[in-house]
Amino acid sequence: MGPSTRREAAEGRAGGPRRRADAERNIAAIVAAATDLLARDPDASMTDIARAAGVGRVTLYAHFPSREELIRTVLAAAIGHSMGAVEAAAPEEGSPAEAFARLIRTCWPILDRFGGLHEAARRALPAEEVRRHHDLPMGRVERLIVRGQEAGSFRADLPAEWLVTTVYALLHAAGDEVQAGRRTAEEAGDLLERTLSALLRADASS
Amino acid sequence: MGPSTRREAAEGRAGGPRRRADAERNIAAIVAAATDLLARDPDASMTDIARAAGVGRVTLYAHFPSREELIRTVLAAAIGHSMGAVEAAAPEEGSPAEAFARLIRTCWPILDRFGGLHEAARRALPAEEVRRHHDLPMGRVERLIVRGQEAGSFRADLPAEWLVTTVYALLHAAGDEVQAGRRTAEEAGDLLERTLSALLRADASS
DNA sequence: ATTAACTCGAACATCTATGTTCGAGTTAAC
DNA sequence: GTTAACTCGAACATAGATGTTCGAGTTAAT
Repeated sequence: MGPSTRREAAEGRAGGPRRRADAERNIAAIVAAATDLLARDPDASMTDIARAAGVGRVTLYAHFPSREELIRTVLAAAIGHSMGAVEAAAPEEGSPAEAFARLIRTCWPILDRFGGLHEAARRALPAEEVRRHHDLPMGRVERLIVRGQEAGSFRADLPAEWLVTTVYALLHAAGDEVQAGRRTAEEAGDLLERTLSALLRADASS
Repeated sequence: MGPSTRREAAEGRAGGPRRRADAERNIAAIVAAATDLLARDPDASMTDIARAAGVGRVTLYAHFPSREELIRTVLAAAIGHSMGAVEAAAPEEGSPAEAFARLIRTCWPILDRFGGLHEAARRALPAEEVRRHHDLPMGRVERLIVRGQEAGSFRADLPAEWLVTTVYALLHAAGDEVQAGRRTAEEAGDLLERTLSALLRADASS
């Protein structure tokens, strides 16, 4: 039989026998490649992903029983990564405006990539599950915005929820600019930071 | 043989014989249904489109030799529609801020739907062709923004090009909100107008 | 009323993607 | 060095989408 006759869904594995080192390496390569490809193209095929990971298609299926399961794993990893980056930017420290600028400057490519994966997840996973996961990084940003609104430094004439939506929309727009080769990552980050801070400023109210 | 043995690509038709009234009606229904479905889901299948148009799949293929040709036609129609709506909002009259508010208020759902189709077109048509078509409504908005920048009422510290990108990104975000049922079209339009006018205002500069 | 245009279900060919099986070959672990 | 875990190409099964053909029935135009 193959690897070990239909293993228990990759990442999960209860207490059982250890996994071999090469398997561990391959799984990591697959997740990395899938994250990269799916963020750029939500339609990337399993074949593409296997090739990009430098692994046979059969090996991919040995570790992830289905595309759905792969995407589930990739999404979870990306969320972990995103949340780590957000925490590292210490969104609770300093003035809201400063914290926000810091957050965008350090995290926008990561958050944008997460947005790309979100699209892939939306197509492969049940809506409710995606929503549940999506709320985590979304909620973190929202908290910061609410803090700014309460402190009077962010505009409060628009719902925080909508401001979060606009932040993500512009994040994504900036990511597209970079991907299309129209701007460097630095230029895009700069535009993004200036655009968003103007958007959130309290004196921008109508 | 079928309709008239592989007709000349639907809309095109040189001088030849007239088209029958029912055929004309079906073509219109197909284009309408395709516009609607593809704007919501760029992956909508030909089968879905035929069903939504209340027409047999074979009839669809009798009028449009391929998915690509259908999308080409739909895109052209949507652009015509968009441009008409934009012109009707008279973007050259009045102050840039007023003209812009008027434009968004009257056109945003149309422009957003055009954005959805753009995604479908991107997958089915050669990139260069999509770019060429996309530049039309894009350019119209850009001209208005440049006019505002030159008049000193829109911020000039960000490139007009980028501002156009942000406008479309927020348009799309607002459309998603409506489609997801989180807001009514009126609410979304209102948020959009206030968000965008704040974004463009000259005194919003860093 | 006649005719040509049109519609459309059924069936087919083709392609691509997912997921599985087999079997032989590697490679990590002890 | 033995063994169990792992890899992977080839081949298969299945499913969905595109596009085509046939043939019989409908409907608009004159």
